[in-house]
Amino acid sequence: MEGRGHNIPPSNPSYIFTPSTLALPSLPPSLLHLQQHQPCQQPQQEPHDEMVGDIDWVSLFSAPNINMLDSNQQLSASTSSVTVGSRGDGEINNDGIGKDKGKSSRSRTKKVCRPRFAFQTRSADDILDDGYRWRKYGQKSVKNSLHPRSYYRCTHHTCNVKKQVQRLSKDTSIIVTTYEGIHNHPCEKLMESLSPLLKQMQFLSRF
DNA sequence: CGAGTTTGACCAGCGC
DNA sequence: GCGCTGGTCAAACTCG
Repeated sequence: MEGRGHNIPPSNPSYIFTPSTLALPSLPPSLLHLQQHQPCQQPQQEPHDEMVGDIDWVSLFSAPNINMLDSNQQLSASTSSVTVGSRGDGEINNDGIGKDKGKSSRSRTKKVCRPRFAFQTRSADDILDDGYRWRKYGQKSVKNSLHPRSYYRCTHHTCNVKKQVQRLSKDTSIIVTTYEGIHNHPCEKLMESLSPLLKQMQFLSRF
């Protein structure tokens, strides 16, 4: 059972954010794959096994120019330096992601093609610390997998980003995290860490 | 008390 | 049409 508030395990690596790029300097050591999912367009492919280079994490999970670009443009703009695949997320079957399923009486979004990113991380913790706050809204055991899949939503009130977290049954040390959508707000953890610096800069700028 | 998690139920898509 | 499956809901529960 995870505690209240941040569902981010304390043992996750702490990331260093650079104010100039709002990007993480490098991959977490445990990151194995980074893949982009475009289920509406792409046929199924095998996952890439190569390591990816430096990743602009914040740009990946947020919109760098949210007012100027649509989601696809943000996607292409934000994934230029990463391995781009499609649907190759190990054992997770993503056929259902983004579908308009559920009770018809409830307000659910129409089926839209939202950018998706799948990460395979080697970690004892199920949650990848990406700096955002997530609320778990479901957990389900999936076919051909020993481990249940967990469903998370971004807790920001205007943000509709979701993610799925599942541990591979082949290799239980590998966590597959699938992000759906792009954050329309700054990274909370980033802002938390930057706010003292900004305050100091504002203070110094008076002189 | 508020925010987050758990969990069973519900619903729709898909394959047969 | 039916059953399986995955995604979501929401009440109950937990925790600080």
